[in-house]
Amino acid sequence: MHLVVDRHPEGMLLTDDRGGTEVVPAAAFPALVADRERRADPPRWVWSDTAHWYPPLLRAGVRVERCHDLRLVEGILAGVEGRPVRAFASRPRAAVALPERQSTALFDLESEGAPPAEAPAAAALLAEQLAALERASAAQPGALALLAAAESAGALAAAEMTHAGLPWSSTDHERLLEDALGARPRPGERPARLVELAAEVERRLGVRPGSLAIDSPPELVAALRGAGIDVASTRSWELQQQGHPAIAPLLQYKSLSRLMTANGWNWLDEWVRDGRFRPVFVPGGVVTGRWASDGGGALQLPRQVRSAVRADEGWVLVVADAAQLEPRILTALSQDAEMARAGAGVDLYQGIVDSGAVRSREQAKLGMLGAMYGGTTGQSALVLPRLQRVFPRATAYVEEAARAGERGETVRTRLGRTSPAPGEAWQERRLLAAAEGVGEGERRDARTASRAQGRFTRNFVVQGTAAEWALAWMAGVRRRLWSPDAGPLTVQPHLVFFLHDELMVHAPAHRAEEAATALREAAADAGRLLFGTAPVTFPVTVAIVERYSEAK
DNA sequence: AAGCCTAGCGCC
DNA sequence: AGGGCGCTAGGCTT
Repeated sequence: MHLVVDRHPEGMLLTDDRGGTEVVPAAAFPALVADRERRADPPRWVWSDTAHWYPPLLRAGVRVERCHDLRLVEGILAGVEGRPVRAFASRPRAAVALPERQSTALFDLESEGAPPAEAPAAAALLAEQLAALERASAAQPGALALLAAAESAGALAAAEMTHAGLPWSSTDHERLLEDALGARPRPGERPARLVELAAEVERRLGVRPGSLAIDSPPELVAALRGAGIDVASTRSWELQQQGHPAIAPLLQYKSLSRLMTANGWNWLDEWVRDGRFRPVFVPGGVVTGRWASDGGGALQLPRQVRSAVRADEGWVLVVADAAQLEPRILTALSQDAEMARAGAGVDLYQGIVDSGAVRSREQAKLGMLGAMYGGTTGQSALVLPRLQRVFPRATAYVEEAARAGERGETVRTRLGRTSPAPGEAWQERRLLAAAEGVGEGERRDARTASRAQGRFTRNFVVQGTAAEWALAWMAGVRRRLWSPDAGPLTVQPHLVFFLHDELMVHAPAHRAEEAATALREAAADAGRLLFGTAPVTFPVTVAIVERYSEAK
């Protein structure tokens, strides 16, 4: 049963599958949702944008089990059908426009004036989307509908994670900053440790004290070259090649400076309140279907600060990581029986070593990453031929995706998310290069662009399908932890963090095992959901810890 | 002053 | 000549 939610001059307009409508005052909406969620068969709430509608409900203490996010599904369908995203309603000042986020407050209709009733348009769009999901065939019947459901469930989880927040110890964070950098400096000044290191770099470069603009890459390069260090940039990996005594303190300076600017005191002031970091996740924010984040750098949380992620008193963090997710996804996509054998245990890379294809785990990892990213140099390129011999199906699968991209075609993930077609400039360059009398320069440019697109589509099928697996995993964990009558979200075990192939649950200590089981079982379910009975396993490692840094 | 770009580095 | 991101600082343009 779908229940379409939309704005109405007098509050919310609800439309059910039979076209029956009901108008409820905005203030009464949360109670209505709570009531429907407690019934035996709660509806699937249909709305324009989960990120807009759900947070106020959460703040009112109301959770929703299932939804259909029109904006996210529209994005998926537009990709599949190779068309632009449709406007949600063609009226001026439409209450909900796609794909842009609504910034207006849900329960603050008056300040907006009376918005037009949108339910007919929303209900119509739902009907269109359901029909399109039905029509579109992917790897299996219903695959795209599954993706729509998973994407929408992810949006619910994202809102819940922001609502709950990641437990964060400001005290521990401040302590680690002081240990690494010294006392917090006044605005505009550098902490003691950075001052010392910068002075040390100047000494070892033999430049006048206070004359080096160490934070300016161009000036730093000039200074390094002036000291006889032959570098073209100030990238860490390039500096590491050099033997000069100034390099060590410089690298340390860069690392600590990075810590301070990205996750230092200012970050703490801005992002941590009342013991919680509340990242804003953006489901579907990446073309491949991965999530992005908006503010706070949630998906780039450096290892350096993970000890500040700390469970509440009497609670624990249950941290789960899908082991070698992407190569396993490739195994399942390609139905490579030999690689499935290599992945039978918890360590797929070791399994590849045991298959005799390569000599070391490091080679196995580099080789697989190179195969999935399109690496053409170094170690990865060296071991690729051996991987191709032993795992012909897996390696051919990504090769095929790469060739399609080079031809300008689109590719699809397991559930049917479609890669964006290359732009007009790309097509034109390609046609130009094929014409007669074209210079070698143009041909080379076209080849370069063509290969770049191939690397993109090669990676898209794997990264995108891994993102789908992760969504299914997350949805399964959420459903297992779900219990509508056990009180607010944050008194029960609940998801607090997601990082592509990693999930974290904050749980009362006595319910840690329960959460660990949910994480393991949902991973197995996700594999079956995407790939049926294919003999591919998706093991997860689960750690029950007080601090994030203790996992792995 | 504000907006955009790049370099560089963090994460997967 | 290795895929996808976000963020900050510096430095340029408008």
